[in-house]
Amino acid sequence: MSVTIKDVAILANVAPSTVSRVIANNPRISEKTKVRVRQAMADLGYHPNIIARSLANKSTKAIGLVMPSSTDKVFQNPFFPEIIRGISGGAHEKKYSIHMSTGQEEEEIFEAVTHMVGGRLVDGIVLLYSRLDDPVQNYLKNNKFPFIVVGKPHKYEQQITYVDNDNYTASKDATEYLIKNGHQLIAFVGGDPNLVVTADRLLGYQDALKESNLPYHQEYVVHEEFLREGGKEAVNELFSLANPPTALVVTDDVMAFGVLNTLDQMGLVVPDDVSVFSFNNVLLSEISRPPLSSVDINIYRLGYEAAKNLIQKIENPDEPAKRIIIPHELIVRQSIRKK
Amino acid sequence: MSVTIKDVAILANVAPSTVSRVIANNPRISEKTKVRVRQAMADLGYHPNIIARSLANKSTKAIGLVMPSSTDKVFQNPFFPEIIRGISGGAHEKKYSIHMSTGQEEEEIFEAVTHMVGGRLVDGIVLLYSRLDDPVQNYLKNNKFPFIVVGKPHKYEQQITYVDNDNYTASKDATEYLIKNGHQLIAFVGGDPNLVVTADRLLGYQDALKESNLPYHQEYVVHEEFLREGGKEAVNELFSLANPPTALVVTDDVMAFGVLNTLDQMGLVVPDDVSVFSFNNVLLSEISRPPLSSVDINIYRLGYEAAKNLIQKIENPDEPAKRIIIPHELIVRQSIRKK
DNA sequence: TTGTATGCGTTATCAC
DNA sequence: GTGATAACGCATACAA
Repeated sequence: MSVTIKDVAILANVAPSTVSRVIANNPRISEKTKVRVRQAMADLGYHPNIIARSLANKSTKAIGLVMPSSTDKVFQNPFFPEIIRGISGGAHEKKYSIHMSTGQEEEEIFEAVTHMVGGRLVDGIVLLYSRLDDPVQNYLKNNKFPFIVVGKPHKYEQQITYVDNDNYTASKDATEYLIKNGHQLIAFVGGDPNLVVTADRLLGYQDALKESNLPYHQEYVVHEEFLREGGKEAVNELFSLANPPTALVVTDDVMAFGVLNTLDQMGLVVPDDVSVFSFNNVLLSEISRPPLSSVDINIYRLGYEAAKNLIQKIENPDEPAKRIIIPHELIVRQSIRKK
Repeated sequence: MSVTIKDVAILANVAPSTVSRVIANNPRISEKTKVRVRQAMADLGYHPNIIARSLANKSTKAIGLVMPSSTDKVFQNPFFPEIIRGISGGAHEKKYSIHMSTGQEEEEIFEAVTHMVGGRLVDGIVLLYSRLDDPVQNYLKNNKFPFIVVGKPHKYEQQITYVDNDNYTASKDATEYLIKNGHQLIAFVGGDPNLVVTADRLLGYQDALKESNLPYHQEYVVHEEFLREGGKEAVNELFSLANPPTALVVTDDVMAFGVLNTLDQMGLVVPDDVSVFSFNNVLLSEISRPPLSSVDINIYRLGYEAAKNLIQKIENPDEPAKRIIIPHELIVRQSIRKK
């Protein structure tokens, strides 16, 4: 059924090894035979068997994608499709293919990773999340298997290659923008406080206030889940304060979208009554009512660089750990009342 | 470095073939040696090399995912993450892994497919789109390679296995719901008219009108792109008619969201002035303002069944082509003014 | 019940 | 320049 290198060899009247060399475009093969062999390949509709090649090469030219557990929830966030798109782009350029991990529960994911790594299905791994004491991360580190994490690692920051934004500065920039536009009562609506992103962005917010000599109030900081209902409770809390904020820094567009809805229900008008600055700049922020000001963290490039640098590490194993910071940009839309 | 079946064999004092049989849990091996071999595997931290196994087996236990071209745009639609989630779930249950195609342009995609198929990287393929005269589909058909398409194939419907909704009935149901609630002037906002989904839904809409003896007006049917700006022009067209519609059937939530925004800008209130029924029931429809009535097409299950049935076909090659119809459900929310 | 030998389709190391 | 030949790690038909 399927045509192999041997069939080609017979038809072209050469040895299998010669065919292999032609495929690799080995310079030691004469043009004549190259032409002849290529013709034979075309005639037979030959395609190299990647599996066999991988076995001989001990390299699969594939990278593994590991999603956070509870992908069900997380996939609702447009962040993931977009970063996968970036990874796909980076991988494609280097002619690597992509293997996705399946599995929802934490244990299943770990299993999927050992399957990919131990089974030598992939040459490296992209971790799409960064958790405290992550067994997957430990496993990869212990096995010295090439991997890169998207986001800042909690531990061993110096020893792990990762791509991230400067979330501290990004948040500081956004907060300062609000301050410059006359806001003094600025609240912070963060996601899971155990996430490094949240912590980084909170710090940026705090420092922005500090540097502008604005007071920092504990009650102005609330944490909610990333998704849909997320904003609701946060907003309720904040606007039942004696001195409700006039502006909000929200760490995720989807959450900000929820905030927008809740404010609307409360009869508060954005941006007249309250201004909102959020993060990620996904499609949603553009088409929301009103369009959201959002920090563009360049998700695509985050993924693209992740793939690129992982592959670099795969092909150059003793390269030291790197840190890649993707620039951000403030995208100002109608959700902010300007001075 | 990496421990193989031979190392285990030596440690356990058996032949490599015995180890192989233990892995496969071959009943002809005595419990004693099984235990001993398993112990050796554990001691050495053995993990089977999937690549080698695939080569010997001529089966990779992996399925390939092929996205439509211009994934950049398409990935903005929450439909894709969700269906991938379903596929992932179905594959996981059968212990299959997932290989993603990279590449954006049509030609790159075709190349990626021949790479996966010819390179024997996967045992079967899920096509996440259905196009007219698709070279990929022809290639797979000609090579008799197992594949399944999500959506209805344009040609050879009888010979190709696919999962789809009953889009005709779904659209008819939605339209009838509007009619039952007193709407007589109902417009249809469709996506790309070359897509079979669009055609099916248009037909359902038309027949619903017909069966209720409502007139069908050509001007009430507009087609727009699936994304963001999508709704705008459509709505402008419709509401500059002499007799503007009081209800809209929109074939995609994201587009409906755009419609909502445009209506808002025009000062039209949903549902008081105009009612909207859309499709897909993605998160967006739930959190929009007002929440959208949407036909839940059960995207997850679409993906789940795609994976399940593809794998069934892989493991049972001469099974005839099947058609799997996923049930839909009308989810009524505030976007409809009821009688 | 277990071991031996061979093949899966390549690549790579020798030779010539 | 090109051709044998031995890996790569596993599965399996055939022996024993």
